[in-house]
Amino acid sequence: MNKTMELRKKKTVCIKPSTPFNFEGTFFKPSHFPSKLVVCDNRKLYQAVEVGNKVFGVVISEKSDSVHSAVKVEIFSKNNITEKDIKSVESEIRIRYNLDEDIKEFLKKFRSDKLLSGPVNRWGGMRPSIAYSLYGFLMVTTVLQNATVRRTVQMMDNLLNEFGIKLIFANKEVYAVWKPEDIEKVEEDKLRELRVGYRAKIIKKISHAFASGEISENELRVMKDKEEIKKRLLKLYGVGPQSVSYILFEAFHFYDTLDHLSPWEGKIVSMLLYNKKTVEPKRIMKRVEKRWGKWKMLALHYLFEDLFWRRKNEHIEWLEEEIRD
DNA sequence: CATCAGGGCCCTG
DNA sequence: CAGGGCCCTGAT
Repeated sequence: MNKTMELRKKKTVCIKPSTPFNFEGTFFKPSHFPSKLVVCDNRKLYQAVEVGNKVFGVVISEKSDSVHSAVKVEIFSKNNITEKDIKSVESEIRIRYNLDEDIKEFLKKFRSDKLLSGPVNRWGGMRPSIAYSLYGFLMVTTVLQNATVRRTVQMMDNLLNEFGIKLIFANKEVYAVWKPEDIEKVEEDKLRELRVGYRAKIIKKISHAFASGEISENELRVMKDKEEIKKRLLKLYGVGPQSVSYILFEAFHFYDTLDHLSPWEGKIVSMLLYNKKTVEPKRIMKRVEKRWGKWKMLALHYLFEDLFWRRKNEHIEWLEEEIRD
Protein backbone atom coordinates (compact mmCIF):
# COMPACT_ATOMS: atom_id res chain seq x y z
CA MET A 1 0.00 0.00 0.00
CA ASN A 2 2.78 2.37 0.91
CA LYS A 3 3.92 4.29 -2.14
CA THR A 4 7.51 5.39 -2.44
CA MET A 5 8.89 7.90 -4.91
CA GLU A 6 12.47 8.81 -5.53
CA LEU A 7 12.76 12.37 -6.71
CA ARG A 8 15.87 12.81 -8.81
CA LYS A 9 15.11 15.86 -10.91
CA LYS A 10 15.97 19.16 -9.34
CA LYS A 11 15.51 22.88 -9.93
CA THR A 12 16.16 25.80 -7.63
CA VAL A 13 14.24 28.99 -7.11
CA CYS A 14 14.85 31.95 -4.85
CA ILE A 15 11.96 33.75 -3.17
CA LYS A 16 12.09 37.27 -1.83
CA PRO A 17 9.66 37.76 1.01
CA SER A 18 8.24 41.11 2.05
CA THR A 19 10.26 42.85 4.75
CA PRO A 20 11.02 42.68 7.55
CA PHE A 21 11.39 38.95 7.44
CA ASN A 22 12.49 36.37 9.97
CA PHE A 23 13.38 33.05 8.41
CA GLU A 24 13.67 30.87 11.45
CA GLY A 25 10.50 32.09 13.11
CA THR A 26 8.49 31.68 9.93
CA PHE A 27 9.65 28.22 8.90
CA PHE A 28 10.36 26.48 12.19
CA LYS A 29 7.50 26.42 14.65
CA PRO A 30 8.44 24.56 17.81
CA SER A 31 4.82 24.77 19.00
CA HIS A 32 3.67 22.70 16.01
CA PHE A 33 3.51 19.00 16.46
CA PRO A 34 6.29 16.79 15.10
CA SER A 35 5.59 14.31 12.32
CA LYS A 36 7.07 12.63 9.31
CA LEU A 37 5.50 15.34 7.15
CA VAL A 38 8.15 17.92 7.91
CA VAL A 39 11.81 17.28 8.67
CA CYS A 40 14.14 19.94 10.02
CA ASP A 41 17.86 19.48 9.92
CA ASN A 42 20.71 21.93 10.11
CA ARG A 43 18.57 25.02 9.44
CA LYS A 44 16.95 23.37 6.43
CA LEU A 45 13.39 22.26 6.12
CA TYR A 46 12.28 19.26 4.06
CA GLN A 47 8.68 18.68 3.11
CA ALA A 48 6.26 17.79 0.34
CA VAL A 49 4.36 20.36 -1.67
CA GLU A 50 1.29 19.21 -3.53
CA VAL A 51 0.05 21.35 -6.39
CA GLY A 52 -2.65 20.25 -8.76
CA ASN A 53 -2.16 16.53 -8.91
CA LYS A 54 1.62 16.67 -8.78
CA VAL A 55 3.78 16.08 -5.73
CA PHE A 56 7.14 17.72 -5.21
CA GLY A 57 9.71 17.54 -2.49
CA VAL A 58 11.31 20.78 -1.37
CA VAL A 59 14.31 21.80 0.65
CA ILE A 60 13.87 25.25 2.11
CA SER A 61 16.78 27.24 3.47
CA GLU A 62 17.80 30.80 4.13
CA LYS A 63 19.83 32.62 1.58
CA SER A 64 21.02 35.92 2.90
CA ASP A 65 23.57 38.49 2.05
CA SER A 66 24.30 41.13 4.64
CA VAL A 67 21.27 43.24 3.74
CA HIS A 68 18.44 41.06 2.54
CA SER A 69 17.09 37.74 3.63
CA ALA A 70 15.74 35.49 0.94
CA VAL A 71 14.40 31.97 0.82
CA LYS A 72 16.07 29.32 -1.26
CA VAL A 73 13.82 26.54 -2.45
CA GLU A 74 15.25 23.43 -4.04
CA ILE A 75 12.49 21.60 -5.83
CA PHE A 76 12.68 17.86 -6.41
CA SER A 77 10.50 15.79 -8.69
CA LYS A 78 10.27 12.39 -10.28
CA ASN A 79 9.64 13.96 -13.68
CA ASN A 80 11.17 16.90 -15.45
CA ILE A 81 10.38 20.17 -13.77
CA THR A 82 8.82 22.79 -16.04
CA GLU A 83 8.80 26.56 -15.61
CA LYS A 84 5.14 26.30 -14.75
CA ASP A 85 5.90 23.77 -12.02
CA ILE A 86 8.44 26.13 -10.51
CA LYS A 87 5.94 28.97 -10.54
CA SER A 88 3.23 26.95 -8.90
CA VAL A 89 5.51 25.56 -6.20
CA GLU A 90 6.79 29.05 -5.48
CA SER A 91 3.27 30.41 -5.28
CA GLU A 92 2.21 27.60 -2.96
CA ILE A 93 5.11 28.27 -0.62
CA ARG A 94 4.44 32.01 -0.64
CA ILE A 95 0.88 31.33 0.46
CA ARG A 96 1.51 28.61 3.04
CA TYR A 97 4.32 30.55 4.67
CA ASN A 98 2.66 33.91 4.29
CA LEU A 99 5.69 35.44 2.60
CA ASP A 100 3.94 38.43 1.04
CA GLU A 101 2.28 39.78 4.15
CA ASP A 102 2.88 43.23 5.49
CA ILE A 103 3.07 43.29 9.28
CA LYS A 104 5.08 46.48 9.65
CA GLU A 105 2.21 48.25 11.38
CA PHE A 106 1.97 45.53 14.01
CA LEU A 107 5.70 45.55 14.67
CA LYS A 108 5.87 49.31 14.90
CA LYS A 109 2.84 49.61 17.10
CA PHE A 110 3.97 47.12 19.71
CA ARG A 111 7.73 47.34 19.73
CA SER A 112 7.51 49.09 23.10
CA ASP A 113 4.68 46.97 24.47
CA LYS A 114 5.90 45.58 27.74
CA LEU A 115 5.09 41.97 26.89
CA LEU A 116 5.75 42.08 23.17
CA SER A 117 8.93 44.11 22.96
CA GLY A 118 11.14 41.08 23.68
CA PRO A 119 9.46 38.74 21.19
CA VAL A 120 9.24 41.50 18.55
CA ASN A 121 12.91 42.22 18.99
CA ARG A 122 13.90 38.60 18.72
CA TRP A 123 11.40 37.53 16.07
CA GLY A 124 10.28 40.64 14.22
CA GLY A 125 9.23 39.55 10.74
CA MET A 126 8.08 36.09 11.80
CA ARG A 127 4.78 35.09 10.14
CA PRO A 128 2.08 32.67 11.16
CA SER A 129 2.37 29.84 8.69
CA ILE A 130 1.54 26.26 8.03
CA ALA A 131 3.53 23.64 6.16
CA TYR A 132 0.50 21.71 4.95
CA SER A 133 -2.29 22.08 2.47
CA LEU A 134 -5.70 22.81 3.98
CA TYR A 135 -6.64 19.16 3.57
CA GLY A 136 -3.43 18.06 5.26
CA PHE A 137 -3.99 20.53 8.06
CA LEU A 138 -7.50 19.19 8.58
CA MET A 139 -6.11 15.68 8.89
CA VAL A 140 -3.74 17.03 11.53
CA THR A 141 -6.44 18.85 13.49
CA THR A 142 -8.50 15.66 13.36
CA VAL A 143 -5.81 13.56 14.98
CA LEU A 144 -5.17 16.33 17.50
CA GLN A 145 -8.66 15.96 18.89
CA ASN A 146 -8.95 14.70 22.39
CA ALA A 147 -5.52 13.15 22.37
CA THR A 148 -2.11 13.78 23.82
CA VAL A 149 0.65 14.83 21.45
CA ARG A 150 2.20 11.40 21.67
CA ARG A 151 -0.95 9.66 20.56
CA THR A 152 -1.50 12.24 17.85
CA VAL A 153 1.90 11.43 16.42
CA GLN A 154 1.15 7.74 16.59
CA MET A 155 -2.12 8.14 14.70
CA MET A 156 -0.52 10.29 12.04
CA ASP A 157 2.34 7.82 11.60
CA ASN A 158 -0.07 4.93 11.22
CA LEU A 159 -2.06 6.81 8.59
CA LEU A 160 1.04 7.88 6.69
CA ASN A 161 2.53 4.38 6.72
CA GLU A 162 -0.64 3.02 5.20
CA PHE A 163 -1.74 5.78 2.84
CA GLY A 164 1.00 8.38 2.61
CA ILE A 165 3.55 8.79 -0.15
CA LYS A 166 7.13 8.38 0.95
CA LEU A 167 9.34 10.86 -0.86
CA ILE A 168 13.06 10.29 -1.04
CA PHE A 169 15.18 13.29 -2.01
CA ALA A 170 18.23 15.20 -0.85
CA ASN A 171 19.19 12.20 1.28
CA LYS A 172 16.08 12.56 3.37
CA GLU A 173 12.71 10.88 3.64
CA VAL A 174 9.52 12.79 4.19
CA TYR A 175 5.90 11.88 3.66
CA ALA A 176 3.29 13.57 1.56
CA VAL A 177 -0.28 13.33 2.75
CA TRP A 178 -2.47 10.90 0.81
CA LYS A 179 -5.00 12.28 -1.62
CA PRO A 180 -8.58 12.65 -0.41
CA GLU A 181 -9.83 10.26 -3.07
CA ASP A 182 -7.40 7.58 -1.87
CA ILE A 183 -9.02 7.35 1.51
CA GLU A 184 -12.65 8.46 1.25
CA LYS A 185 -13.86 5.00 0.27
CA VAL A 186 -11.70 2.96 2.60
CA GLU A 187 -13.75 0.93 5.07
CA GLU A 188 -14.19 2.63 8.40
CA ASP A 189 -13.04 -0.53 10.16
CA LYS A 190 -9.83 -0.51 8.18
CA LEU A 191 -9.10 3.02 9.42
CA ARG A 192 -10.00 1.99 12.94
CA GLU A 193 -7.34 -0.69 12.77
CA LEU A 194 -4.89 2.20 12.59
CA ARG A 195 -6.00 3.16 16.11
CA VAL A 196 -7.65 6.40 15.12
CA GLY A 197 -10.88 5.49 16.92
CA TYR A 198 -13.98 7.59 16.27
CA ARG A 199 -11.92 9.87 14.02
CA ALA A 200 -12.18 7.28 11.24
CA LYS A 201 -15.60 8.63 10.33
CA ILE A 202 -14.31 12.20 10.34
CA ILE A 203 -11.38 11.36 8.09
CA LYS A 204 -13.69 9.70 5.59
CA LYS A 205 -16.22 12.52 5.57
CA ILE A 206 -13.67 15.32 5.20
CA SER A 207 -11.91 13.38 2.48
CA HIS A 208 -15.17 12.98 0.65
CA ALA A 209 -15.86 16.70 0.89
CA PHE A 210 -12.53 17.42 -0.81
CA ALA A 211 -12.70 14.60 -3.34
CA SER A 212 -16.18 15.61 -4.43
CA GLY A 213 -15.25 19.28 -4.75
CA GLU A 214 -17.75 20.25 -2.06
CA ILE A 215 -14.92 22.26 -0.56
CA SER A 216 -11.76 23.50 -2.23
CA GLU A 217 -8.77 25.25 -0.77
CA ASN A 218 -8.25 27.52 -3.75
CA GLU A 219 -11.84 28.71 -3.60
CA LEU A 220 -11.48 29.60 0.05
CA ARG A 221 -8.15 31.31 -0.55
CA VAL A 222 -9.67 33.93 -2.81
CA MET A 223 -12.54 34.63 -0.46
CA LYS A 224 -11.68 37.54 1.78
CA ASP A 225 -14.63 37.25 4.13
CA LYS A 226 -13.50 35.50 7.29
CA GLU A 227 -17.01 34.65 8.46
CA GLU A 228 -17.84 33.00 5.16
CA ILE A 229 -14.69 30.87 5.24
CA LYS A 230 -15.48 29.96 8.82
CA LYS A 231 -19.00 28.94 7.90
CA ARG A 232 -17.76 26.66 5.14
CA LEU A 233 -15.19 25.02 7.36
CA LEU A 234 -17.69 24.44 10.15
CA LYS A 235 -19.92 22.58 7.73
CA LEU A 236 -17.34 19.84 7.60
CA TYR A 237 -18.14 16.95 9.90
CA GLY A 238 -15.69 16.84 12.79
CA VAL A 239 -14.57 20.43 12.42
CA GLY A 240 -15.49 22.68 15.34
CA PRO A 241 -14.44 26.01 16.82
CA GLN A 242 -11.00 24.93 17.95
CA SER A 243 -9.89 23.52 14.60
CA VAL A 244 -11.41 26.47 12.77
CA SER A 245 -9.53 29.01 14.83
CA TYR A 246 -6.22 27.25 14.15
CA ILE A 247 -7.02 27.21 10.46
CA LEU A 248 -8.25 30.80 10.16
CA PHE A 249 -5.10 32.04 11.80
CA GLU A 250 -2.40 29.76 10.48
CA ALA A 251 -3.68 28.89 7.03
CA PHE A 252 -5.73 31.98 6.16
CA HIS A 253 -3.78 34.51 8.20
CA PHE A 254 -6.58 36.37 9.95
CA TYR A 255 -4.71 38.01 12.79
CA ASP A 256 -7.73 38.79 14.94
CA THR A 257 -8.93 35.19 15.18
CA LEU A 258 -9.52 34.56 18.84
CA ASP A 259 -13.07 33.50 19.46
CA HIS A 260 -12.24 31.26 22.34
CA LEU A 261 -9.25 30.02 24.28
CA SER A 262 -8.71 26.32 24.72
CA PRO A 263 -7.83 25.24 28.25
CA TRP A 264 -4.14 24.62 27.67
CA GLU A 265 -3.69 27.88 25.76
CA GLY A 266 -5.72 29.69 28.40
CA LYS A 267 -3.38 28.56 31.14
CA ILE A 268 -0.32 29.72 29.27
CA VAL A 269 -1.76 33.13 28.36
CA SER A 270 -3.04 33.52 31.90
CA MET A 271 0.45 32.95 33.19
CA LEU A 272 1.98 35.39 30.70
CA LEU A 273 -0.54 38.16 31.33
CA TYR A 274 -1.30 37.78 35.00
CA ASN A 275 1.41 35.51 36.31
CA LYS A 276 -1.40 33.32 37.62
CA LYS A 277 -2.55 29.97 36.28
CA THR A 278 -6.28 30.24 36.57
CA VAL A 279 -7.69 33.50 35.29
CA GLU A 280 -11.02 32.86 33.56
CA PRO A 281 -10.84 32.83 29.74
CA LYS A 282 -13.52 35.55 29.47
CA ARG A 283 -11.42 38.02 31.43
CA ILE A 284 -8.31 37.12 29.48
CA MET A 285 -10.10 37.62 26.19
CA LYS A 286 -11.30 41.07 27.21
CA ARG A 287 -7.83 42.13 28.23
CA VAL A 288 -6.29 40.75 25.07
CA GLU A 289 -8.88 42.52 22.93
CA LYS A 290 -8.29 45.81 24.66
CA ARG A 291 -4.53 45.54 24.51
CA TRP A 292 -3.92 44.27 21.00
CA GLY A 293 -7.21 44.75 19.16
CA LYS A 294 -7.23 43.44 15.59
CA TRP A 295 -3.71 42.10 16.08
CA LYS A 296 -4.57 40.04 19.13
CA MET A 297 -3.93 36.57 17.74
CA LEU A 298 -0.73 37.64 16.05
CA ALA A 299 0.39 39.11 19.36
CA LEU A 300 -0.33 35.83 21.12
CA HIS A 301 1.51 33.98 18.40
CA TYR A 302 4.62 36.07 18.99
CA LEU A 303 4.37 35.38 22.71
CA PHE A 304 3.81 31.65 22.22
CA GLU A 305 6.55 31.06 19.70
CA ASP A 306 9.01 33.09 21.74
CA LEU A 307 8.10 31.04 24.77
CA PHE A 308 8.49 27.71 22.96
CA TRP A 309 11.85 28.78 21.58
CA ARG A 310 13.01 29.75 25.04
CA ARG A 311 11.85 26.37 26.27
CA LYS A 312 14.37 24.73 23.96
CA ASN A 313 17.23 26.38 25.79
CA GLU A 314 16.03 26.87 29.33
CA HIS A 315 13.79 24.99 31.69
CA ILE A 316 10.54 26.86 32.33
CA GLU A 317 8.96 25.05 35.23
CA TRP A 318 5.36 26.24 34.97
CA LEU A 319 5.31 25.62 31.23
CA GLU A 320 6.49 22.03 31.51
CA GLU A 321 3.52 21.37 33.77
CA GLU A 322 1.13 22.54 31.06
CA ILE A 323 2.63 20.65 28.18
CA ARG A 324 2.16 16.94 28.14
CA ASP A 325 3.66 14.72 25.57
C1' DC B 1 -5.81 -4.25 38.68
C1' DA B 2 -9.16 0.07 37.66
C1' DT B 3 -9.89 4.75 36.53
C1' DC B 4 -9.15 8.93 34.08
C1' DA B 5 -8.14 12.75 31.12
C1' DG B 6 -6.25 14.18 26.96
C1' DG B 7 -3.96 20.45 22.30
C1' DG B 8 -12.67 18.44 20.35
C1' DC B 9 -16.79 17.58 18.38
C1' DC B 10 -21.41 15.69 17.76
C1' DC B 11 -25.74 14.87 19.46
C1' DT B 12 -29.40 14.94 22.64
C1' DG B 13 -32.54 16.94 25.88
C1' DC C 1 -26.68 25.83 26.38
C1' DA C 2 -25.01 21.85 29.26
C1' DG C 3 -23.28 17.48 29.44
C1' DG C 4 -22.55 12.63 28.02
C1' DG C 5 -20.18 9.70 24.82
C1' DC C 6 -16.60 8.68 21.71
C1' DC C 7 -11.48 5.45 20.49
C1' DC C 8 -7.33 4.63 22.52
C1' DT C 9 -3.17 5.26 25.67
C1' DG C 10 -0.19 6.26 29.17
C1' DA C 11 -0.25 8.10 33.77
C1' DT C 12 -1.69 7.36 38.42
